[in-house]
Amino acid sequence: MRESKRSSGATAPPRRRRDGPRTVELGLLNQRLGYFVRRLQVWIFQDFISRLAAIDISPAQFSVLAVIHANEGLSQSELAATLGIERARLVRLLHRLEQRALLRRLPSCADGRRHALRLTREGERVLARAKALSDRHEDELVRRLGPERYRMLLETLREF
Amino acid sequence: MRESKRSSGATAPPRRRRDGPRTVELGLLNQRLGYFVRRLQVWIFQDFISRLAAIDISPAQFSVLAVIHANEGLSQSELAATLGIERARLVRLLHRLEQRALLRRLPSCADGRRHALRLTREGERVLARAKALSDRHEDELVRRLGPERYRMLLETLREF
DNA sequence: TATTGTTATACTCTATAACTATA
DNA sequence: TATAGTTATAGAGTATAACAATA
Repeated sequence: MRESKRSSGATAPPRRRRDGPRTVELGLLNQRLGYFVRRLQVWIFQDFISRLAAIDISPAQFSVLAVIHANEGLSQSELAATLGIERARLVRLLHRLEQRALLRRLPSCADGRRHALRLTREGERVLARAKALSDRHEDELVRRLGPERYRMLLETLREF
Repeated sequence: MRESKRSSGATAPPRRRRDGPRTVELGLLNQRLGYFVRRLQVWIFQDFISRLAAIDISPAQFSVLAVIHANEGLSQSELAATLGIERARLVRLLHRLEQRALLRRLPSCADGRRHALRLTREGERVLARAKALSDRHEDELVRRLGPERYRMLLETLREF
């Protein structure tokens, strides 16, 4: 790693040493993929949230609607496991979407413990609108990254 | 987008329709880079946290130590701006690290309002240990992604 | 016994606003 | 007046544990 020289701590910082450097160095972080993944993720969330603010749909809510749409009748446990959300957290998340009449928790015919999740008509409409808005978010990512790098990123991360 | 057919909602799901599908589809999320960026970020944090649990250093604390190490004497505002952390949150973060004697908030000679941040000897030692442990985390990422894709990801995200 | 949905708790993170002391 | 550090607050996310109903 080419960071080894600086990480010894003895070599001189890049700018003026007096008090507070104006150009702040990332140091070790330059060799940490996680740092840059987090920065990208923060940017993506901010852009996504602002674009979907008009319909008041968060990234988590979007993912919930999308997965229910693609798997009508699935249970809360299955949904939670798919999205990596705690069952306990999902309860409140679904409760709010149900209050907004975007989905319903129907009794499962086969298993009395389960709920079968379904989007309402309004839920489908909101999801369609959310898709349109988030398509523009995706377009912005393509524009910033370039189409080839965007594709490459999407495929690489999808496999991970 | 090859998701357009399914997103119409009319075509049949991939598995049994009866009650709860075992194979849960991601639907729209397959075309959302942010979804996969978040999943990678969650995996990275979990791996990082478990590897550095022995020295009780979180990702945020690691980034703070690394940037102070690389920019001795910088102020809290500069640090906050660099890492995208709120000044208000940084206060508590630094307080704990100072309690653990990993860093000190020295009075800035030039500006009475500022603190000049410095790692202590112990702080440098802990950072060195954190670097060693997180190097293994990074190795694991290289192993999972393959060296070429790791390099490509790091360079792409660094530029973003 | 084990699982599903639920409630409750605690801790972290994020986003604000407001205060103080310095400039 | 503006900025640096601080305090306080509220909302969301994460991680648990425990409980009732059901399997």
